Amino acid sequence: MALPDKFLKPYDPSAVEGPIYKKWEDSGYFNPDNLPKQDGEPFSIVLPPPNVTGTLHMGHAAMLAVEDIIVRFERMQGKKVLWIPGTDSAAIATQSKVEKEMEKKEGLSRKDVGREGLLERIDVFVKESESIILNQLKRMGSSLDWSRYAYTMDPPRYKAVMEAFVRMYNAGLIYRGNRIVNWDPKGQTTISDDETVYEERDTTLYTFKYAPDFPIAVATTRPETKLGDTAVAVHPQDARYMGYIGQTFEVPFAGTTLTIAIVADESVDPTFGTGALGVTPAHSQQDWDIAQKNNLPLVQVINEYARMTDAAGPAMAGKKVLEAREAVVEWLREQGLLIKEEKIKQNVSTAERTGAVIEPLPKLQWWVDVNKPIKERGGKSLKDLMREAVQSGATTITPERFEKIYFHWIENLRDWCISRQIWFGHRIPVWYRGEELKVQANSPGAGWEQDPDTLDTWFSSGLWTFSTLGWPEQTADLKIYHPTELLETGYDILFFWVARMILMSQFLLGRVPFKNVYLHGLVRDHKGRKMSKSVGNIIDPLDMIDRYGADATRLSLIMGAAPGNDIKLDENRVRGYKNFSNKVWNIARYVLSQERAGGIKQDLKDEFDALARDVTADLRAYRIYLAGEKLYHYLWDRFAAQIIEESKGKPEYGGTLYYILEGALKLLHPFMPFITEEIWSSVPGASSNNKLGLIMVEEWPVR
RNA sequence: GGGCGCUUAGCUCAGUUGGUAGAGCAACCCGUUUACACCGGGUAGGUCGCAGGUUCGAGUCCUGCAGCGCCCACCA
Repeated sequence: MALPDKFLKPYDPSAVEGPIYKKWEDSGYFNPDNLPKQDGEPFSIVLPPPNVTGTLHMGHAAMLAVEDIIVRFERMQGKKVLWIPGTDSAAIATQSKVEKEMEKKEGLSRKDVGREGLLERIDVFVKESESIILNQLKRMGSSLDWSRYAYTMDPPRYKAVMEAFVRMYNAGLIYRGNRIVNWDPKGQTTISDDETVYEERDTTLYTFKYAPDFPIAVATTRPETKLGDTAVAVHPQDARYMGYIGQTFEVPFAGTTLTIAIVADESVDPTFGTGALGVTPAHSQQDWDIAQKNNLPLVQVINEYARMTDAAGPAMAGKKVLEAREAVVEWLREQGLLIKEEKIKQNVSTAERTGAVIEPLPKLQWWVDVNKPIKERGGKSLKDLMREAVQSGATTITPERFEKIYFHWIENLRDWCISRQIWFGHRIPVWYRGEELKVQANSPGAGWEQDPDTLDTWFSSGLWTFSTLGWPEQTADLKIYHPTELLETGYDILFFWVARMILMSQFLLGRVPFKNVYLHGLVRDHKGRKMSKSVGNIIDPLDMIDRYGADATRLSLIMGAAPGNDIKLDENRVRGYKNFSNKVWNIARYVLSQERAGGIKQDLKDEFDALARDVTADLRAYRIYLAGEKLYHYLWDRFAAQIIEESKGKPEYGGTLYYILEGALKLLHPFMPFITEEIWSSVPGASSNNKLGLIMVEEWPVR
């Protein structure tokens, strides 16, 4: 047997991966419409669209490895497999990145260039970033159907977003309301509850009285907000304070005058602190609720720039929040009103993107009502629809423990603030003319002004499983491929994305967006730290691919990685799987140097077939890490170390060796697509079901 | 404050429905007789966090405890 020259050298991934990906792409088989077998059942999955803010990291690589393994496995099972690629505009993240660069390089702010100017710059940035990302997706070997590529801001997706907003508005699920929002003073926009993150900080709790003759002391960590107090709330059964309920006091306070009503509210804990709560309706969610119930006036003393307003009085107006805090404390001290200062730890709400401390402010914004009964859905609310999707088993989550987390999140869910004061994103399809308001995608005509705000980026992401298939058009793709079979993503975006997709699909289509959710863990460094630029512990997937090959990189990210568990990655691990690649290469080298002679030994065939069934069952159940390990050990410890050794000098083993090699290459192909394709092209006499002889669409060894 | 997870060989972790403890990396010894030194052969290393319970039998199920981590939450 003449062994091809390439087998005389160790396996060199960098030489073969590019041409092989090209061969796959040219074959057209990434597109299910071109598959050799057209009567298979459909299998669809969307790629969680990477943000167009930068480049792919190891987390993306892990996601791509898992998804490509499943996709290739299903394709070889003869299914009509569709894996849709895409990218996400990531509104806030992208705009702030471009703004930062503009500021740094040109010294310009968004006000200098205006809305149109900024959007043009973002467009240029997005184009560049997009081409880098698409190239990276290909380098990983991802068998994505590029003919169906989608971007959250492209015209079909834009149209879907407008349609979704209008339908939800018409169903009464979207409303405009003045409420306390999470205001990000750095990003200059509102954000949703999920975009905030608590940080524990040391702070001081001040206990004080508003005035010497004021009967009740209260405590606060934010004395500057007390300039906006309009009431003191006490528990209705609290004997100490019952007598004051209903009274109103007018007191001078740090250069202004406060009017404080004493009100009763069940939510006040009489055992905490002084048992009384200074109510600041404009700057606290809880206080806002109390104010609503008791008809208290609202005094906004902090503005969007985290400075004091005129309502805070002439002494304080214009001061930064922290300056005002010191000034108020100083005043209290001077007046002898400060009773106690204690150091405490407090959870401060911060903006996930910018890190700024959230300033709760009352603002007129657009909201999604999650509790309102929906006529078209049998009186169920969005919350009900989200809960039902998983409770009924229509959608399952792997690992299962996340189902509990999901339900718990729904219980705590409040209305979703969807309007953002940034320019990049899907513009809210609402038009104003004087007091009139119209909700529609396009301008109703002259004299109408569109709402200046854009939508939360997760609003559009929520439509992803069906907007990518052509919705709201009733396309063939939508009929065939929705609901999608699987949604594979990191557990960190379960609420942001997975839950929002369920919400949107349940309401707009009346069905779940996917049957299974597979949540992978986060990729961390070898010490378990998050990879980040500032720590300098980032491992670049392209770097690993250059050095060890895409196949080795993929294996390092899925082996021993149970769903939902974080992966600790170090370079040694990738190197180890490079060695395995070479092992596979040499197995092939040896077998291909033998003649395909003699029959197939029954016991060895049975043993291999059992492995194949085992691996198949694991893949069906998404136990990818187990399937991979079994193949690894069979090939190295059993096939190479024992069967091949035993066969040496015995030509009658030839048929058996070929039988195992061919089967093993197929089983291994989803995990290591490049090397298996490369070897397959050199296996003489391998049967083929496609004119190009690609293993990628070969038939899986067992049913 | 509520919930969830983890704790198995020096390190990173498997262990799918309970049936005599596993892998990779690292360490040590030996080996270059033709698939592979990106290799082969071998050695050493664990009371499976602690304490109870169920069982003929528990790393695997139940209870309690400890340490670590994560998520959620309007305690001023």
